[in-house]
Amino acid sequence: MSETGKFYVTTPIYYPSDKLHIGHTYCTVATDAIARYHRLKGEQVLFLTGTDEHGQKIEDKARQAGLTPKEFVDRIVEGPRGVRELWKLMNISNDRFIRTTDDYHVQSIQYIFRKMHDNGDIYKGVYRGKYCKPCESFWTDSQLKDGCCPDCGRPVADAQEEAYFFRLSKYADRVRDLLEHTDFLEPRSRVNEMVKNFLDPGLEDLCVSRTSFTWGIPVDFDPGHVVYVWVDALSNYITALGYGNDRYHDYDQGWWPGVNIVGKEIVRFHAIIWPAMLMSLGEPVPKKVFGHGWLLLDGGKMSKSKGNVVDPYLLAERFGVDALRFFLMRTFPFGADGSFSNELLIQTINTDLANDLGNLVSRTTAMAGKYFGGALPGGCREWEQPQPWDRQLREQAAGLRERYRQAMDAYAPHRALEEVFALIQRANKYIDETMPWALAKELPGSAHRLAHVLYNLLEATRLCGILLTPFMPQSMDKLFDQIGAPPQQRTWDSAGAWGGLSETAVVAKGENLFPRVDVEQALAELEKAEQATQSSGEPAVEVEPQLTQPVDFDTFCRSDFRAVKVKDCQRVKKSEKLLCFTLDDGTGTDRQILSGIAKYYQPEQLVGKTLVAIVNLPPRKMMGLESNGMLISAVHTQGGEERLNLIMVDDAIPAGAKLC
RNA sequence: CGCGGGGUGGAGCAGUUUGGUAGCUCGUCGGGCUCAUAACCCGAAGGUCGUAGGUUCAAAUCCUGCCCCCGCAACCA
Repeated sequence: MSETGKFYVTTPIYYPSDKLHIGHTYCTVATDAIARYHRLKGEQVLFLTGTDEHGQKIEDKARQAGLTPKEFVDRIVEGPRGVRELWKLMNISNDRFIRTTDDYHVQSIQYIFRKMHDNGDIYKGVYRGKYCKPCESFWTDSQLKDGCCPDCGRPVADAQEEAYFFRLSKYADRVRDLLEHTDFLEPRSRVNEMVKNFLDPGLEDLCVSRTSFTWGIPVDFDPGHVVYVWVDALSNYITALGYGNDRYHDYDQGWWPGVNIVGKEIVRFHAIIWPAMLMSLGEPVPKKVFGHGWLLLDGGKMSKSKGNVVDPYLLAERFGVDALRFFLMRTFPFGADGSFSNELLIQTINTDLANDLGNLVSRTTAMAGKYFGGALPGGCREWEQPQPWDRQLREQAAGLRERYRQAMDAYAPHRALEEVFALIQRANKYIDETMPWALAKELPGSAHRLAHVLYNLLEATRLCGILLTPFMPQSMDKLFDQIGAPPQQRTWDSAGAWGGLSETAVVAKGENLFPRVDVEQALAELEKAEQATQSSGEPAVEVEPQLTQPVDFDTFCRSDFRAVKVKDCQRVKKSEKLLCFTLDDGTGTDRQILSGIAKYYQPEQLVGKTLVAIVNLPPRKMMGLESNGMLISAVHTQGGEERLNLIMVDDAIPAGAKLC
């Protein structure tokens, strides 16, 4: 328990540019289980989640959808099957939900930005990049499309503009110390990655303002500048407590520092920028940043563009919220990646929940009903001649809470659950050892022994039920009702010792807690449902919207397109995207062009083809090789997947022929 | 020589920090039981712990080389 008895825990705030998937659900369910665990222990808990709603991508997506950015995010956050509805469905017990578009958050960010500016950690500098004059936009090299402005397609020029920078470099040593010499960041394996990738090469100051788009929080003392989204987003953990605003008043009440649970892809922001910001503000760094792993699909990352996103609504509705929550926490080691599959989900439900736990409750309550009408006779808690199995069951049960606590405190919920299920299995075995049905044949003489056996089973079940509450709150309530444990016998304290269940408990066998799933049938249903969502979700073929900005004829004529013949084509070593072409362009000298299409073509199949290239682009080096021009291809999206086709023309066209 | 993670019976994983009987779930085979959701309990088969060396009385575990997979970064004129 924390020293103040207060425990503050957060999920990341999610980016509502698309609907959330099972990966987000995993993180939020894990944080919820942690929060519920601390509540169970009697701590005061504040659990925060929310959405990170600013940034260029949202602005772009909203424009595509013909909505304002706010309308766009409102729909994904508050709308049907949106973020808030998903957390409600998943029974997430967050105390607060922050949206970075909330007024108080905006107010706080402006305060934070100003404070870091006033103390000298944010300064005005020069940001160098590519500038598109007509669009008045700055772009980084990586944002450019074919070397031109991604918005209007016109050429860009080297340029610079004023921007604000955060003195990240100033805090490099303190951050390194924090990472290397404390358990601030866990699991430990993430520390190496941060230090070697970011600290060792040296931290540069961070550009923390943008003028290239407007969907963000304005810098109030310098209109036109918008606060960098990560400064905006990271701060949510304290603005939601009232830091820099009057909406809440928890920041100074001992709630900060808290624990930030995050996915491994954003560990770098939370482990480097975030503590540096807090140091600059003179505030304590988080108690801990925990970077959990990913759920992988087919051995790879889940992503919208691969079309392999798993819909949590679908699974929760088909199998039950608690079953899904349990599966996520039981199956995957929290700090590492895990492979998600429907088969695994069903198998876990059947094995752990139906066969082991559900069946234990079922057979125990059934026997209590059958032999004693649901009410065990008094004195059943004790038995004067305990058998070895009586003792083993009680010993294992008595030590369970401590083993569970250690695992939970180490952010290893999967290990905590493993401990609980070890006892459930022990209890099932205990039934075989004691053979209550045999005792029942010798009633009434065996009544005391039989009642004792059943009491032990009920008590073991109760202890497991308490420790499973953070993971499956609704189902455990039903379980307690069946075994006759009133609220005061569902507490953390009462799970610390054997014998908490009263002897007069009234047992009532109820519905099956966790029905078995028919594997074949369920898999078939899921496949059908997933196909349905996918086909209804997006049109089969999508193409980029056409540019409306006209291009003048002279500019167009200066682009020199030629027919070229492929003399040779090789994969570029160590690059997964690049192919290196040796081309006949009719000049008699070979032309080398690199193209990022290795995903779409095998080099061999292109040799001898006649393609189209623009030949008067300035040379450009990629992966150490020079590229002189660009091959023209047609691109579109099909079923959420990018497709690309090189423009191949009639082989009768001679090399070097000009296209006009 | 960009950075990191990983390769353990048919599948999925633990064990590697602190060397000494290789453990778990599923699957397969055999047995037991009948209280229970055809569930539960016991037993068996099945592993050169990626590979080649090294240290050691002893290596999945420590050291070195190599191979393969995954992620990040880079890279899509």
